[in-house]
Amino acid sequence: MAAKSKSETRLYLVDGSGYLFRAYFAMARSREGLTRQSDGLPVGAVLGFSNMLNKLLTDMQDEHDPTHLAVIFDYSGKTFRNEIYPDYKGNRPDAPEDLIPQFPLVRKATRAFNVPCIETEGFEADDIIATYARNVEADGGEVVIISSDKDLMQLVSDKVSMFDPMKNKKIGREEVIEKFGLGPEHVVDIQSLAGDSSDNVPGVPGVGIKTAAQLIEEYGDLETLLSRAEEIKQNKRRENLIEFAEQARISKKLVELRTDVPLEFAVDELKMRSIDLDLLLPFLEEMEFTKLIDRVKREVGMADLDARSGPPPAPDGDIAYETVFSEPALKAWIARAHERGVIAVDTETDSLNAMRANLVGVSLSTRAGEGCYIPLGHGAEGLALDDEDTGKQIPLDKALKILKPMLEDESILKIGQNLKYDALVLSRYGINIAPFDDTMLMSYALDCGKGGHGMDELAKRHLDYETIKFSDVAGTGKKAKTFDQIAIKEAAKYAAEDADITFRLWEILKPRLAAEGKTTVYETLERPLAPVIVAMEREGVKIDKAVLARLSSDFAQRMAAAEAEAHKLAGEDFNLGSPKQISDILFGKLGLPGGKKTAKGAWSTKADVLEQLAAEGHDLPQVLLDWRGLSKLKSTYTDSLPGEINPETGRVHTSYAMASTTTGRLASTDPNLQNIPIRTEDGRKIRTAFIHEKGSVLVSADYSQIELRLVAHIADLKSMKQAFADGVDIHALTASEMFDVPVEGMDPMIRRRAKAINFGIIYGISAFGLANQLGISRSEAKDYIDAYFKKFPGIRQYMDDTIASAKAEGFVETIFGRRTYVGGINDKNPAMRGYSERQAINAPIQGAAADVIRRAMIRMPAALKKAHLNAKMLLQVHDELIFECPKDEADKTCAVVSEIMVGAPAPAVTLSVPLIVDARAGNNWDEAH
DNA sequence: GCGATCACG
DNA sequence: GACGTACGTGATCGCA
Repeated sequence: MAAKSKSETRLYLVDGSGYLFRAYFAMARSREGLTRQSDGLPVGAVLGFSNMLNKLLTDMQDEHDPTHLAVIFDYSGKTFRNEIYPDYKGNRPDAPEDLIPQFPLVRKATRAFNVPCIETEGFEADDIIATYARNVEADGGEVVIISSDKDLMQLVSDKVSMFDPMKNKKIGREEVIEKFGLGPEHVVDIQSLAGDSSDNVPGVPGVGIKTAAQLIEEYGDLETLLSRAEEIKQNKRRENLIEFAEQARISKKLVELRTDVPLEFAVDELKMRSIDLDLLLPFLEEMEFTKLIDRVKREVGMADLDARSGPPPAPDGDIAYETVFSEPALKAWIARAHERGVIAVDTETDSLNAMRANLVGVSLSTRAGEGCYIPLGHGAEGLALDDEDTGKQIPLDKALKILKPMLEDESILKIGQNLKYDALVLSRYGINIAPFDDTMLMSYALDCGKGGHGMDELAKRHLDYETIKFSDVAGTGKKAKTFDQIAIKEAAKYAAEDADITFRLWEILKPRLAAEGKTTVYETLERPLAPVIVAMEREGVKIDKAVLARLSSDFAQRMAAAEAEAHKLAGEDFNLGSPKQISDILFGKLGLPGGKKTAKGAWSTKADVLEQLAAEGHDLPQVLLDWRGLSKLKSTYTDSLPGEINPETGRVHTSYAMASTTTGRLASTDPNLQNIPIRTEDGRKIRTAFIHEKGSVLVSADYSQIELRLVAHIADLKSMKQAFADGVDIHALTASEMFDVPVEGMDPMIRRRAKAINFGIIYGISAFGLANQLGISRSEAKDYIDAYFKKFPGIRQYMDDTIASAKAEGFVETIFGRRTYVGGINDKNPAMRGYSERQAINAPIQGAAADVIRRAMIRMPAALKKAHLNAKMLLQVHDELIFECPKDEADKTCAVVSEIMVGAPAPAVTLSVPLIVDARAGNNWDEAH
């Protein structure tokens, strides 16, 4: 490869307006001062902009080597695009009031940083950027556009690339293809078809980016496509392409960037100039950016002296992290935390169970590429760890005494990955970590549905880095070590890397929250819930071992009887727990007709198959069903729950996963307390084992029909909303509407069918599914669904709209703004697509219900405290909250809890249906529910 | 380690 | 009209 000539131009163009807006929204939501100290002038965005510009300039010293640089701004006023299409950007809200005075200030800031500042009347920044880019490209130079705006992606070529300053990520041809499905040369055509709601580019109705890419790939370009639109197979799409052809052509004029803008500066005039403190410092002082002044002085001063300035080394598993063995060394890290105001924290323990875990070490990082590990409990418990470092560890209590003030310091932001775990462990050592950010929760708010949110996965996704795996240092299987048994040298590499990676992820994810409009979701549904769950998990729930023991032996006896009976009926002994052996007996030896097959092709023996056989008069299937029911209850609940009792607290502490579902629900593990039986009589007995301390009671409060109520609201189902407002039986009302029968004296079977349909709606109904559920024919099920759509036309509309937007955008959102990406919705496999479509329909409903109860949970501790109640929130089961409270506070607790739950959507959302909560106290969970 | 099954909302 | 599903989870078991 030939060496590049140094004389070649490398022009860096910063999208100043884009930068400014991102700075504003990033600052507006942070806790930092938004106004100038002396007179209250709003300068938050200017500070953010200046910080980013400074960061960009200093980063460039190593990561980039521009020869030329300029910041480009939009001209404030009408542009030529408004003459083509008066509504262009017409739906843009006015700029926030406190941003307006900052427009001139950022231009001043740019000049203060000694960077050319360019804008041209009648054109947008993008057109100026395009003109410079094409000019430089034509002369054989290179261009890097500092922006993540997709409207600029059409410019990407082998000489022109983009760089996303928030994500620190290059955008080249590959990334453009990722975004648009095709290369940069097709971007204009794709955007012309798909339109853009934020710029109010009309495009063609019903065509999103995915469809547009598909069409352009097939037909080559927009004009060819439009001229051959008759060939399109899909009726609606063909009609739209024909009817809206002119609209697509107009869209193209709006989308296509001009490359003939008269240039105020020649490229040569954009040559890099170094920072001029005489220019910069007066401006920063005028703005009263004291911290930035210090940083700039430090950076400029250190640049020549300190070879380590500039960006940190890329993570390569080879960074020399510090292992902290002395109190002065630890105090130096605390000082660094105070200086920087932000620190990534990770704890290492000897167990994944936060309620049983002992602290083994703590790792810290205050900037990318740096990190330390403070070993505290290696080789404890008299383990003969052959490691000279073991004796050098700082004693645990001394280290915690030094760490505690920093971890609790209001002015130092602690960053964690799944910080709930660390917070719970630390809380058991008397440390309440705050304030904090959690990269896992940020990822969940931003990228739900795109994959997991564990650190290894995030490091791969955002940093393209393979972390050291826990199993690499600890081993797997029976020989797996706990962290305290790992040599400190090995442990330190793993642990310090975790803190470093966490810090890097935070730098990427935090700005994305504001840029992608997910700050509210993160700040109102995710972050504040973590401490609430920590308290719940730590509280735990009391279990009556004796009740479970009695149930276990009762179940065991009845299982033995069933087993004997089954062997007798089968004429041979076999393992009732083996689906394979059951299948051999039933469908082989006894010659019964097999119903369904499993995914792998074997005959299914699941409950509904056995029930069918039992209904046909066969005895063995019923015995197997009885045995299975008992076996499930015994092995999953009555046998194992006693082993989950924590020896220190005498209670059971579940763990709630905050970022594992695609809908916003929590998930409960170790043990799962969200699937305690209730539907059968035997099963419900298990709930009597969930009890309270003496002098207390359990209170259970659950939302009635919350998902259906949310459907009625979201899809604007008038008659259903009325029914909820009137407090009538919703399933009977549905049946009455659908089948045109009076509610009075209704056949229970009719009501049952309506109920099944109401549930089906929530799941993204299909004729097949409904037929299966009700045991009716598919065509009959289809008639029901059609009748439903006719009576509740809003539901059809909701489903169509939701699927259409999911196909176009790739995601769906709840009424609270929680987003879930739905993959496979444009898949060519109809089964896959159908599945994704049902997901798209269900997620905003299930997710909104999850959002509502999260809001209630977040407000609950303060509400109880304000009412002088001592109730403790113990459990959450999706639409139900369980509390333990003093007996004489039961009534008041029920009232307060209900009030908070009912009012949870407000003020963010005003529901057009009432929410109903049933709250009751009892001596055990069964009684309270 | 994975599929089948079944507990919950 | 294809394809094979009701949505979202976690724990346990048998079996490779």
